[in-house]
Amino acid sequence: MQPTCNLTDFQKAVYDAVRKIPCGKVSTYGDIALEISRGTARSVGTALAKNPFAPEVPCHRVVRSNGGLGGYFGATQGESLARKEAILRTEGVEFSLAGKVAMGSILNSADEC
DNA sequence: ACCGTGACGGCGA
DNA sequence: TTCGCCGCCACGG
Repeated sequence: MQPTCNLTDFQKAVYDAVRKIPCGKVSTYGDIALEISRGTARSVGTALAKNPFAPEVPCHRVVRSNGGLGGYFGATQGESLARKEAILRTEGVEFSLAGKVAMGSILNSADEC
């Protein structure tokens, strides 16, 4: 019978992991993959790209391992990315350069939003 | 069942 | 430091 919506266990695992990300902190695609022990950054990115729970899952708290913003709403660049950066700043995440998240903000800021 | 694509990551030049 | 290439896993057609 219909086990989950139209999502696979992998997808749910990714969304669940992202949803666990505390406010004021960010995680990386590779870290999510390791967290769920399923797939790699590629698969995680593909999964989030289809994220049906945009506002439910803080996908904007997920950035690249090199500190890049990554993507937002299926876009790797554009206004969406600027929005992502703005949201992260609002969350309390520190930015080093334009489009670059401070490494200290990656699961280590311990801010309470 | 097979191939191509994709919000990535790490290494080499 | 910046640019480019290959490898990785999961999903849709």
